[in-house]
Amino acid sequence: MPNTHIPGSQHSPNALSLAENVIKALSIDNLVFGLDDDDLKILLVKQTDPLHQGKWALPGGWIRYDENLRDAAYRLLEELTGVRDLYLEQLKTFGRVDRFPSERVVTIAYYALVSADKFSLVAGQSAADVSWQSVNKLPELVYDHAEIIEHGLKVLRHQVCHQPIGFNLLPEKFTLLQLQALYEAILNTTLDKPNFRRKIMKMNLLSPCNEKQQGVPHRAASLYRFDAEAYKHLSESGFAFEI
Amino acid sequence: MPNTHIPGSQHSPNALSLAENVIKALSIDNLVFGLDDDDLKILLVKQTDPLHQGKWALPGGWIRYDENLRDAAYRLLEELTGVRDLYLEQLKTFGRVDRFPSERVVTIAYYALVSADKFSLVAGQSAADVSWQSVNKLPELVYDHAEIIEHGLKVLRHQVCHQPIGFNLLPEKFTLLQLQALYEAILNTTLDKPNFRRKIMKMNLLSPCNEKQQGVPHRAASLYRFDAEAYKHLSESGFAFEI
DNA sequence: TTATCTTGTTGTCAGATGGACAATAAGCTA
DNA sequence: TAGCTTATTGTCCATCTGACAACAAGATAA
Repeated sequence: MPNTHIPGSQHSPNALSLAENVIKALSIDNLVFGLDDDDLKILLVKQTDPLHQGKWALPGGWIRYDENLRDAAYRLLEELTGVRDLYLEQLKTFGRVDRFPSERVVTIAYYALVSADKFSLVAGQSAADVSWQSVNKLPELVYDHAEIIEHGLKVLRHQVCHQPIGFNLLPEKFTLLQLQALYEAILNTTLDKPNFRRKIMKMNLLSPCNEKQQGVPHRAASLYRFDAEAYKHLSESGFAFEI
Repeated sequence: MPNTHIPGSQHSPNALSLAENVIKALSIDNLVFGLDDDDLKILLVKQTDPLHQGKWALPGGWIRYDENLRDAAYRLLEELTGVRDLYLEQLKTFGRVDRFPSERVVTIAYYALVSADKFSLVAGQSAADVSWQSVNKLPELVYDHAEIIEHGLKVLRHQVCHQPIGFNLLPEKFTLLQLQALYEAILNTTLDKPNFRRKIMKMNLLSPCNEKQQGVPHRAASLYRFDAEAYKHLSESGFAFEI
């Protein structure tokens, strides 16, 4: 099992003074989002120590002294899930004086988006105490992790409307309805199919795969992929993504 | 003179081990924005030590062990400028391994908006080596401060279009043209006066002061103030601010 | 073979919005 | 009182948005 290094879970309260080669008082917590059908989920770790029996936590760990912040978040993700190449962005730094017991620990939260291709890999790869949980039905969480997730959801809901990042949650090739379902799941709303389709297509961000869905019991939809090059060009000439 | 506590400026390279009662390796840097007529400015501190002769830095300092992050940013701002009640938000945490010489220092950047009422107070209150600099003509900066400011500007330009925060840069009572000039200065663009006016007024976020500008050599414009209550109500019912 | 079901895709239309710009109003200065 | 500057209102048209109808394409079942 990879060393998940959750502050306060795998360590006793005075673990800080034992940890070697890390920046003391500074940790990483990762918000890993994935889409399970039409349900937005987040990756959580079950706590095993008696103090937090039954509670869950964000996966995280310590930042090494000679390691960039982003690299640390990335390393911790890979150690936990075995998955690389995720969309990863810094969320916010949380440092309330009493957020962590007995020691002052400031944590830098990152959020990651896992593509549908890798969704089932992520939790399977690692220990049984790591699992996807619906963001609409979160279990009890340790420390300020509920607050961090709440903020993360707020930012995700905003970002997804203003940056083309939602594609990172889909498989490489997807249908327009899958894309629509993604927005409906994240924003917790419903959208008009024809209008959504037009809006997306007008942006010229999708390139057709010239393929159709397979094995569906109805007319198969066309598959598209996100065209990162096109987005780069468009945004350089003042285009603003907007849902 | 207030103790500005710039990491690496007022301290020798091994200052970290001398500093008492702070979280080691963790600092705050503040991006303080203000509007000088139609020019967006940022508050910088001139470096005095021989190593950084002539360079400038963001005002910052150390976080105390028993102090919340936001409180630290606030305290440092007040110590430097004597001004309170600024709009203050966390920007991002910067921690590249080699961003700071000889010691690993991670810094949490905050950005503040200073109202036009207080603009001239801010730099005047403190030492001569603190001054407003146009964001379009920045001097040479120490460490990664140029990168931090660049990111801050990007975030400010985005936020100002999606949240009603621009008002924090104006005096309490302002004209519609002042508001327009603010957006033009920050976004570095020009806007159509009648259309801008309509767009703003339709939002119902401004309440009229029933007063007019004084001492202008032309027809005086009506004064308005931002109605925070109205915004609260509107945003609760799904309203999204958008310029 | 044909009806029927489900989803994909295109069309239509009224109302809202946004950008360009004309027109008028109000106050100061010469 | 004319002329200047800015404030404020009005108009027009292209585009966008949301609601919903209509048609197309497969798959399944009678």
